[in-house]
Amino acid sequence: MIQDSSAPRKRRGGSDPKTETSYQRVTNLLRTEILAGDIPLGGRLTMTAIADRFGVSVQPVREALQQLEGEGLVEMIPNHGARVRQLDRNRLVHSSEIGEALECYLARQFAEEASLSSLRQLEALQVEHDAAIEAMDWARIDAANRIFHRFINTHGGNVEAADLIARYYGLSEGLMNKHGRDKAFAERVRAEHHALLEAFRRRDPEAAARINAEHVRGTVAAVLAAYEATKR
Amino acid sequence: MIQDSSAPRKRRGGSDPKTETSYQRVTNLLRTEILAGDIPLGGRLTMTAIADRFGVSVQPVREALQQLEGEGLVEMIPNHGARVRQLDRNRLVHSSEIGEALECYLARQFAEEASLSSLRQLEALQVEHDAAIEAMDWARIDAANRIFHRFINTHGGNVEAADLIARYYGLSEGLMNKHGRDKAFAERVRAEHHALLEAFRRRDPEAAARINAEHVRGTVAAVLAAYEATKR
DNA sequence: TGTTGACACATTTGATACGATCTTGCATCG
DNA sequence: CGATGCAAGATCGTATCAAATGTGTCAACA
Repeated sequence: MIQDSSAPRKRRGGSDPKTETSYQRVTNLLRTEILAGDIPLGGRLTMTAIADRFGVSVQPVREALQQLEGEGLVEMIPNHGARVRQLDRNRLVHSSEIGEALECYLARQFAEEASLSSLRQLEALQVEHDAAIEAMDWARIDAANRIFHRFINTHGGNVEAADLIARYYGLSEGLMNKHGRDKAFAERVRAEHHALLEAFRRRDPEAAARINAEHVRGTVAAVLAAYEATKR
Repeated sequence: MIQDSSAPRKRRGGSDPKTETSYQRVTNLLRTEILAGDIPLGGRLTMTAIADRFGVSVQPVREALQQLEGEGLVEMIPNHGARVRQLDRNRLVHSSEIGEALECYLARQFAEEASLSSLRQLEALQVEHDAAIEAMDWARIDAANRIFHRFINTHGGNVEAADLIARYYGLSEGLMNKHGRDKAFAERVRAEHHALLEAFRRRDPEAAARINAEHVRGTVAAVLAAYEATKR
């Protein structure tokens, strides 16, 4: 079996969106719907229905579901169909552990390597977060929170790790959106963000990692409470 | 093109009640081939060739490739084809960072929570590793090394994290297998394993995490050397 | 004579339709 | 009340066609 190891020919001059293939479109649409919580956890995903809804054939839908299974978002049972992957208590804890390990590592890295201008940018992002909390606009709060953490996580250039974190938190975020949160929770998040910023200013990696760990654990505790609440 | 009718068309029915679907079989076979390094990094994966090789149609192959893309092992370019995902220098570093963050977390957890019998089991596994190094049998060494680390990683029950680590290290392992390793490397790994065991015995989470971090960094340095060697 | 451009062919991927198989829900019968 | 069989619906796999990309050849031109 001969493998083609020729040099990668110049592909795609510049940003060439051209036409998106059907399975790509279906994949992206389904992923956003799942992460937004539009489709409930454990909800069935019948191929014919999805194909009908998006106006494509069944095969692109199958390929999209396969890819999403590879990403860990859906679960496919042979000859039975696809479901949005369940988030039982164990998986929730395990996902948060993965997120904690990765985020602490990246926060430590940020504390060690971030330039002063990066720190200033992060502080600016937190200003928006504070304002959103002041207005108690949960959509704004969540968006600002995501941007804040993603800025830290992608600073070292490791987008793979940042994507992993986003993927493992995405499902539980949808769960939080369903169940309400209160002002006390928002205030605690705010305080932790400021403590994190203070650790960055002092260039204290250990403190940054510790604060981030507490931040994750507090958040997952809230998610668990929301989860238990939906159980009944 | 007429299909060969002598091929086993009907594998349904009869002897095997729990039949694996075609796309599952193709997915598993391709995954093991890629992780074993049988297909070189960046090697093209033409659907028709794979379909012909496994005696199935093109669609199951497409679904298998989609799933492997979701897992991060394969890269698909629209209208252009699928390739085994490249491991450039950046991605290698990023993968090792992910592995380091996760493994350190799990090692710390092991040091905190492992029972005495678990520690005894781990010591027994290291005896096999030592013996393999004594014999300088690289297949045995690698197998023992994998088992040793997997025992630590899965001890807390977080198989998702352990699978992530295995996935991100799998590709670079194939790279190491191609390029040779020397006895000094094996001896250093052995020493680090024993240091890790000692930290576990002392129930010292910080030391365990630190030793594991050094272990990962040393290994990735060796992989990087191998990588640079294959570049020419 | 060497380079460049365009056209046509071959190969590969993308998508659809159709048949076969499996699961499931429901009714019927023992 | 439990087991069996039938029918409806969904999934799995193949064949086939359409679209896009890469390659090779040939001719025109400096």
